[in-house]
Amino acid sequence: MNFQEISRQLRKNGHKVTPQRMAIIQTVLGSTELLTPSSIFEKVKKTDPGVGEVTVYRTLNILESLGMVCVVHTDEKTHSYISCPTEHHDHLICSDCGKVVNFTHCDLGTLEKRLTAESGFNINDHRLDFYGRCEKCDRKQCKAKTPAEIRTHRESCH
Amino acid sequence: MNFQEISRQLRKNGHKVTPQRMAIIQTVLGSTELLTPSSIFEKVKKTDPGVGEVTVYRTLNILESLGMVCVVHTDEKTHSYISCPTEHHDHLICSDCGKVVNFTHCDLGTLEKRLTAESGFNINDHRLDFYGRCEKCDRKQCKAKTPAEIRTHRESCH
DNA sequence: ATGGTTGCAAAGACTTTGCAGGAGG
DNA sequence: CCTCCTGCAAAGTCTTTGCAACCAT
Repeated sequence: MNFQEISRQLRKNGHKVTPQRMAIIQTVLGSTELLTPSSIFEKVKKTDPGVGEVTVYRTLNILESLGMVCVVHTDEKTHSYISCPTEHHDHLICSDCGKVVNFTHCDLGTLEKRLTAESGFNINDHRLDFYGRCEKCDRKQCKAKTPAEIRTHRESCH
Repeated sequence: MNFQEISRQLRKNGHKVTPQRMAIIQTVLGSTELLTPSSIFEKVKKTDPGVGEVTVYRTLNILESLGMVCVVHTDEKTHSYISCPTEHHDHLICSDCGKVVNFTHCDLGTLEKRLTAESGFNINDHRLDFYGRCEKCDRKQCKAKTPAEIRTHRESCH
């Protein structure tokens, strides 16, 4: 999604186009890794030092309401965000570096039917996240285990 | 899991068996619904008014470390917990009343192989949550939509 | 012009920690 | 008895909100 499209999306929904907002949005949408509000703040600060952390939070809430990012659940305490395609998709998450690969065609129809029959639930959505190591990290055989270690490792990766 | 087994589990891992702990644990393990720390606190307070909220948090952390509960991710800000069987399983979550049904045999082997081949990831875990309405709530056609409404509805259900 | 935005500071929500008294093994 | 546990209060995190100045439209 380019500058033009983003601006249009924002205006269409009654949001103004400001430099801070665009800096944040382009950082988020241009990343293929899991991002936390504070990591986004750090990245944006490098190129646009005038942007405040509060604005990051506010912009993320807008992006979420527009469906332009997903919240990805991790074991950490902060929200993690990843830019997302508009159609349904699920995630493949690298537990070492935080890289996220989206995939479609999860093909859960059969399972969903079975569960509907067994449980009586009226299922309307799901969330499927695979965890593992991406090719690069798998080669490195990184041993980081705790959230703090993963965070440290993640910082040293990028 | 009964009183005996729980006590044994605790002692085996160097934790003492106290009335507060047991009250909390039996509340959590005896529930088939999503529970938040504060909802657990409210439940426990009815039968054991002497139990403090801090102890609920501390006990939940122990239960999590022993693998006796899972953290379930919802759109709310608080952690939600559900007692969990020891083997691998996934969840079916009612977005109205918070009821959780565990299921096994998710049968994602084929999908996992495909993704491994396509992405190069070394996958070692996944989390699959289905969302929908359970039979009972589906009949009620509850219209609650926001987290606050769902919370209110959930309280009125039980 | 004017209504949404921004950054700051402060408040809010949830969770963890320090401590002194108390209970389990 | 010694160690772990509890409840209280306080501190810590992360996130949201109030406000006056500011900027996009």
